[in-house]
Amino acid sequence: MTKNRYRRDELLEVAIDLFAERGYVGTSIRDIAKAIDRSVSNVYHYFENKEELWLAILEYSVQGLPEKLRTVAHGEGEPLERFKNLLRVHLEESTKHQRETKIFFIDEERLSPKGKVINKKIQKEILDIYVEQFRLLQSHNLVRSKNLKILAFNVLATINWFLRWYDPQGDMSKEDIYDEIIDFVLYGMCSR
Amino acid sequence: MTKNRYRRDELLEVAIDLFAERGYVGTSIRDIAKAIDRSVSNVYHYFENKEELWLAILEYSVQGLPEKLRTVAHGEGEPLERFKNLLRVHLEESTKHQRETKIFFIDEERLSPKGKVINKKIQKEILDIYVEQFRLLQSHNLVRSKNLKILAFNVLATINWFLRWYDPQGDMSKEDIYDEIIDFVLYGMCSR
DNA sequence: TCTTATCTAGAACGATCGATCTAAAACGTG
DNA sequence: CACGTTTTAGATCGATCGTTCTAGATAAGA
Repeated sequence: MTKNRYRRDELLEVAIDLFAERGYVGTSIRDIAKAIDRSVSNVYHYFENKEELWLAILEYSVQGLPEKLRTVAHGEGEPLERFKNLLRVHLEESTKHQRETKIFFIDEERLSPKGKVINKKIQKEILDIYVEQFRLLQSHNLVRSKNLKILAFNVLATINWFLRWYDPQGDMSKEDIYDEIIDFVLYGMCSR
Repeated sequence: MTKNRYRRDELLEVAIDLFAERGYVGTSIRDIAKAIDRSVSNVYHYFENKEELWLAILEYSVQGLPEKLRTVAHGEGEPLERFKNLLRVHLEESTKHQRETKIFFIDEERLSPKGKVINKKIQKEILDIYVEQFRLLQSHNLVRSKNLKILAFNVLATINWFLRWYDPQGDMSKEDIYDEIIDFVLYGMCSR
């Protein structure tokens, strides 16, 4: 009953690597086992099946994101400063779990109903956090957009798309990129 | 040698549907054949293999996008107005080929080297169009960002992410969404 | 009508998929 | 050491994958 947590997490790490690189459908259980020099049965010993392995990755990494974001969003400080914090933490957390977050978005359509529900739920939670923030900012006359949902989609677009092109080995520092993105989200591309 | 263009394009249409819905790896030749009530051999009669089918879809739809965008970008009018046109045309074209553009981004890592090269090339072309526009706008002091490449990524993020959440059956009109997105790209979320 | 090229279906191939079964090691606890 | 549990490898299952082969149907040109 009591499973070896360490050996299990090793498998998770490898699975994250491969899923992020080749996608859910494009990665076989054999690929995962071979990559860490285990047997197929070993994978099945720690995870019921492929889908449960996927869900374990979600739990392992992305699951806690909404709660973290809510904490920042409901923190102290001026509304706009708090929102900037939200953006920064969101960017930091996404970078920290870049591979998993990539997985999260790549194959969302290829899951079982159960997997889809969980996936959609997390996305909805995050979206709601932003919409709520926008409503608050709007009451302070700090937001212009009429449609807050579209606005939230646009903000999440820049954050999530960033994970597609950001290369940790690249020559730009993370912090500089964060600043650039936050500035873009707040004020767009045009000079004032 | 002379292949029936109409029958071929029917296959392409079905393939686009399925690829967009289930992804490249998640869609089998049998799925495609069955969906249009043909035989597997029939698919292979019109396309050499699965990858060529994929590339045919690219040619069928996305291939021409860079040229279209360049035409608008090099058109007449004030720089900023021209850029707004660029955004609008890009959004319109992407919506017109929503399914194909989705395919284009979803499975880019799961292609053969040849497919990857073509895929990356088109993306690079589009990125360059934007960077060039930003340089021009910057010379008119209309752009603030220091790093034009990041800026281009951010702009493309909003356009491409839009394809993920936009639902043609939804109750928001395309034109309204376009306006909202263009406004966001230019001025961000904050009031002035 | 005869002939050739085009189009089509269906069976089959080897490879690989997710998953299961069997059984032997390794481990923890008395 | 002896015991039951946990962990492991390897063979195997039926299903499905991309692709090929064979051969019959259809269309076109002479």
